Amino acid sequence: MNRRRSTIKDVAREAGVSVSAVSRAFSGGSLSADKKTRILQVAGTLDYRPSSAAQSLVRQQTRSVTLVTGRMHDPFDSQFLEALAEALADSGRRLIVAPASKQADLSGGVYQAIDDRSDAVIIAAGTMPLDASRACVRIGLPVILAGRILDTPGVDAVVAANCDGGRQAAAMFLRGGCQRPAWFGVERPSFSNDERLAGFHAQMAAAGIEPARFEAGGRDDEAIFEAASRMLSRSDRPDAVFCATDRLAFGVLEAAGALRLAVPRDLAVIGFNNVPAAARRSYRLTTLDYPVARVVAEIMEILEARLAAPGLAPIRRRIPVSLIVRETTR
Amino acid sequence: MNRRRSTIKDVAREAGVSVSAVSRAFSGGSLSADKKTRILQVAGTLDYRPSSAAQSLVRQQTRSVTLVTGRMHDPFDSQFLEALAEALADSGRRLIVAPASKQADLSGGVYQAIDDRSDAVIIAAGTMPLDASRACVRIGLPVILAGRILDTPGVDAVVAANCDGGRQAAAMFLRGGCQRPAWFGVERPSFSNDERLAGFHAQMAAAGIEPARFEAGGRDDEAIFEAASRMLSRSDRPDAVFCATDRLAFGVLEAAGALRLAVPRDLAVIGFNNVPAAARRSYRLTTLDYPVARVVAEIMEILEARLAAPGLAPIRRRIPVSLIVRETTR
DNA sequence: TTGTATGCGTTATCAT
DNA sequence: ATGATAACGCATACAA
Repeated sequence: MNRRRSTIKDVAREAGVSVSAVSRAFSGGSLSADKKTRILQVAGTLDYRPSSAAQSLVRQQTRSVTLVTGRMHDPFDSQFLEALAEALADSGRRLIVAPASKQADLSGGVYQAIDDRSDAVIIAAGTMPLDASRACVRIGLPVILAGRILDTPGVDAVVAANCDGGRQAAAMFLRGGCQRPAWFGVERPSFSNDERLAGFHAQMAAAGIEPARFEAGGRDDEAIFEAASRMLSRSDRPDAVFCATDRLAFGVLEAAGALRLAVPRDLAVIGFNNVPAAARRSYRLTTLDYPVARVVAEIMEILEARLAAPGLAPIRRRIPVSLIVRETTR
Repeated sequence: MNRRRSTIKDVAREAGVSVSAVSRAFSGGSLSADKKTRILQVAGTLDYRPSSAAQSLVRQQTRSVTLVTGRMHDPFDSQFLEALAEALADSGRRLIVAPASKQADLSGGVYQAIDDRSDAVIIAAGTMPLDASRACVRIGLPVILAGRILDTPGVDAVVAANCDGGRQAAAMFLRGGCQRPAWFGVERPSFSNDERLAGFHAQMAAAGIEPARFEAGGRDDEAIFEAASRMLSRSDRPDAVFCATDRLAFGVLEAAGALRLAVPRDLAVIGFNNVPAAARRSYRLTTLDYPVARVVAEIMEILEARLAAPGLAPIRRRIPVSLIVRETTR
């Protein structure tokens, strides 16, 4: 139980070599084989490992990436987090996660990324405060917006093809011969929410139909269920509803069940994201697949590209979504 | 778009003061008010913020904690991750997450924590390799096992009261007058799996009943469903099954639905963890609540305690679980 | 191949 | 209150 961790000097002294030799033994400079093995051996007994903080300081790069995100408990976000963590690990980088519960925390996370001299900061929550984003571009810290947002100038972003998804949903409903399509969105409109609605609306309009619009009263499951129940209890209740997210769709499905509506006969439902639960037998939800792996892959590409050429113009990537037809549509 | 980030020296020069003054302006030493505001002002225009790597180096502590975990997409784990991230942020620490997909990656994450000089490493996945854990205790890096594991010597741990949970489940079944209780566990027995079974078995044995035992064939939902279906298709099918996790319970519920078994009349089901989905109308699962907030709170306590007194004997904390009765039990 | 010396950005100690 | 300077742990340019 040594209080002090051993340093490169300790190893050098113990092994009877210079510190540079030890450094080379770990970082791979030219070094005779026997000396290298001896150093490594000594290092092992001393439990020595190079300090990444010291390395970062001298190398002028940390090989770390900061993810600022709220709602990690959301199935989609947690899948994203996991995939990102693994991709980063594969590229020899570590992931720092900064939670963003409140709006203020978002810029808090960004400033933490700045303090940590992260290679990049990935934002997967809320709306980026302008001053924080400007600070990033000034100091040359790459900012990558992920998944649901695209409202900040000068930064990279990868988002779903939301409009197209909306159009696909509308087309599916139309093929199924629906009469009274509806949109079921989130309470406080967000970027992706609006895009999905826009696509849905446009495609319906092209068919001469004006879909009704509803929204969840709150963000918890109970509020969603209540709102869905009200929607389905109307005399002119919809016979097909496109939901902004799978989570909303689950609420609609459950409300339909409570009201003894037959799905998909009386009511067709389409979600968005294709979270794992959508495939479960309890739901078997037809939904737009937003491939997490693809999102992460694009992010990694952007990361490398920007690190290689910092001066690049903002990169914007749309991820195609595809309709997964299960059992909630005709 | 400066290539080089400004340092404390830049600010000092620009503000016409010494570097110590700038340091004090940020870290709070004695400094005249007007000088402080001027420094802060200059720092603002230069986008200067202290480098945490440099601070870590001189302060000999990073104020960071590493979490090594696999399966963050698991509802319970992602809730845990989120709560932990927030608690850590509240205590002014940052969270580094090291993914552990394979067994080897677990020690990889631990060594990363060592390299990063993290204040502590929290393990929420798999089984800790002995050499890695020994390395940690030798260098005095606090290791905290979280949630499901408790098989490594010399480290702290917080785990659920698994046995007690098993007993509570058995008692509930007994009160409901079940005749053929069964256990439905995971394929590869784990620490918590075994404890839950043990408690369940013991309580049943006390009532003179020997519960049947089944297990999921694989880890994906489909395999779970298949195994559950087989279990429920037997001539001597159970009329009450206690599942090692909520996820298994969902599979059982869905298999029961497919087989037209009435829950809870024909079949009672109890899960473990009380993940958010358990409360949904599609399941309304009776389950053992394992309070994430409590787990995180205990971890934070352990963290502070060990940082304050490194020599402490290993701390082991059991988190009580409580039965949440919903609609899958009689 | 090997070692010496310098610097990375910051805090803390010691003067003043 | 303020400033000069020595660490912190490491990599690397340079010398040998």
